[in-house]
Amino acid sequence: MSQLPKQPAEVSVPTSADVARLAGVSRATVSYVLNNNATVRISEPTRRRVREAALQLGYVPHAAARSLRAGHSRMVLLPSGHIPAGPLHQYFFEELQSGLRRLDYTVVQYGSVGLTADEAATAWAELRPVAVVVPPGIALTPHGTGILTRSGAKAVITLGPGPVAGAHGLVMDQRQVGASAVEHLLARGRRHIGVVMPQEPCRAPFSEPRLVGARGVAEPAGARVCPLPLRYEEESAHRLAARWPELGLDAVFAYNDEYAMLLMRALQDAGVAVPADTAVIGADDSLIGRLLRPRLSTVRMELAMAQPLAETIDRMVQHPGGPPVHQDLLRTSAVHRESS
Amino acid sequence: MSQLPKQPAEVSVPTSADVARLAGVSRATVSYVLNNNATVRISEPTRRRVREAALQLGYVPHAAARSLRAGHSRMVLLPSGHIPAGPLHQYFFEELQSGLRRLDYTVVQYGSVGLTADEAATAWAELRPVAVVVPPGIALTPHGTGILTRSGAKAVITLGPGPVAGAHGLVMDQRQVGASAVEHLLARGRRHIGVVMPQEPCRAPFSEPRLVGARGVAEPAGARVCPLPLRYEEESAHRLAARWPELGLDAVFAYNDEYAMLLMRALQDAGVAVPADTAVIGADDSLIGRLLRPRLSTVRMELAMAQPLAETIDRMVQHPGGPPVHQDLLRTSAVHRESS
DNA sequence: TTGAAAGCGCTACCAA
DNA sequence: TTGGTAGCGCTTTCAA
Repeated sequence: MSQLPKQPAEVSVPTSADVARLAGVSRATVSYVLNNNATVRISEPTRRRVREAALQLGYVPHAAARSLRAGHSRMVLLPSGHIPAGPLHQYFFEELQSGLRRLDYTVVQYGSVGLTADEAATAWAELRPVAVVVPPGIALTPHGTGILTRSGAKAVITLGPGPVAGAHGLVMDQRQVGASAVEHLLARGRRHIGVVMPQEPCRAPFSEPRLVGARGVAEPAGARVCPLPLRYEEESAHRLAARWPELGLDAVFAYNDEYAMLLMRALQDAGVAVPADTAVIGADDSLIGRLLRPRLSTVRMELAMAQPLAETIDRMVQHPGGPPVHQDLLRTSAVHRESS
Repeated sequence: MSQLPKQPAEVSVPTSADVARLAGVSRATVSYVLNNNATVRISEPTRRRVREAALQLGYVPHAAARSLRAGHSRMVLLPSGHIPAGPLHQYFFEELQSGLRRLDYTVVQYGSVGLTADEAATAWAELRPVAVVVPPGIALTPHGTGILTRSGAKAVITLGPGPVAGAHGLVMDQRQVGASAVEHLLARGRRHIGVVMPQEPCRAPFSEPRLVGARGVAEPAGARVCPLPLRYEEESAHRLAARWPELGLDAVFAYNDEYAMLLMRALQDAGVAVPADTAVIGADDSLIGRLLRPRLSTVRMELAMAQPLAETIDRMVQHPGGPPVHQDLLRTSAVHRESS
């Protein structure tokens, strides 16, 4: 059977065996040198030959082979969903990533939109991460937690809004945001409080608990809470503003500063005076709120971490036996400006 | 030597061998069944036994072992940096991810801040991705491209702003944004044009080429371009606005709508009339621009993809030999509202 | 100081 | 229709 030569253009990726061959040593020696293994002494000339051979071939170790052999990886998986809400999250995740990298973990984000909770958990588990940090907006079930744990994850951490059985909960309880907003409005003498509910589905994991928090404060005080569906579009805002007189509200918590800007513009266009007729409060303490006229009252959010989360995760990975940690990272406070 | 039993709590992760044992078949059969291998016929009762065993043990295949054996992965690596600029990018990456997943690729984002271009390329190469898509703001050098290609990546794609030797370039040429903005301002009779340069470092990959584009249009027309450093803070904007009279500008391209909002507020507070004294144009065509008064003129951006990028990548992966693709995905157009 | 070899989990070839 | 088995790239123990 005459066989044509296999594709000659097919470049073969150099392995540690190629490095060993070029340096004239064994694969073991290559591994010792490139990993700076301290338990074994390799002569300086050999070290240099190995390093030069690796450089010359453009050798890059194969992470999968390494972790297969080691029996574990140092990968921390960060499922990612839709737009993470606000600069707070952006900052939080950058801190987390750089902290973990300093501790020599490999941080990988895995886009998980369009998967059910258990499909996603299985997909994550296939990568055999040593830890999984699930942000708000990504579903994690107790069953999914089980899948991950059984596949070797030493720490499964949910960032909220609520706890999940089997997982550590470093939650960001969004109910606080609604509670702080409504407390502020009550303190300013308002009693008929609208709560904007964004209709974009990716907002639901935040907006629902915020509404719950708002109710939890308003009802004991005898105030009324009215959910107000709103899409992030001018037309939706104008329709809501047109209904304003019949709603009989004297205040509104607008989900965040951007929705607040949208609604406030529509209210002003409809002749509703802010804050005289209706007080408005947003959330996020973003710059745009300070640029509005009247300046926007808002709920400021901060993350309290006794110690950087990266180190907490590292500890969980090293001592997997411990009891589930449950802690609320979020601290909220209302900031009074001119719109309330 | 009396040896205490190894940690009994140490749960062992089930492998295909465990599934085989429980189902009373060989590992080969397990592989055939779970991968729905069509080249081999397995009886229905056997299939069921295997599946039940897998379910009962909570078996999840080990992706690293699989791709090690296969000699290649289906991982597409998406390096991620700081905040991707604007909703356009958000949308773009979500489309890309879901498109790739439909084609059965695993999309993984790898946070690459704080690494040099070549360190990053090496870190990516260790994961042996089949393709790498480098967004704007992440550095990719020809050398880095070589590292990736030699470690088996079938397609290395940069999204701009400029081409990189060895990589495919599906660029988003930011110069167009500046050019469209300035063309618009010139058409409205302005000749002394400020260009806001955000001082946040993560903006530089966008702002620099935008300035270049602005210059490229202004200079042939005999107009003056003046770069205006600005931090995204009220105080920085007020200082810039205070210098406004001495700058002698009759128009400003404000980088994007958010910086435009910041600057426009500061100008108005300083008594500069918009657009009478100074025209302002932003970019991104975001909702906040339409909510401002005067309504903000802006540069709208769209991504032209002859066919979804995911399919282009799939083709590159399947036919790696092809010549480098070079294409500008960005389409820009000025939108005139009231601020210019 | 260095080398030989086993084995991590998986798939695909060949034999039964 | 099913099983045995080699081997992907790497690290690490043991032996020389």
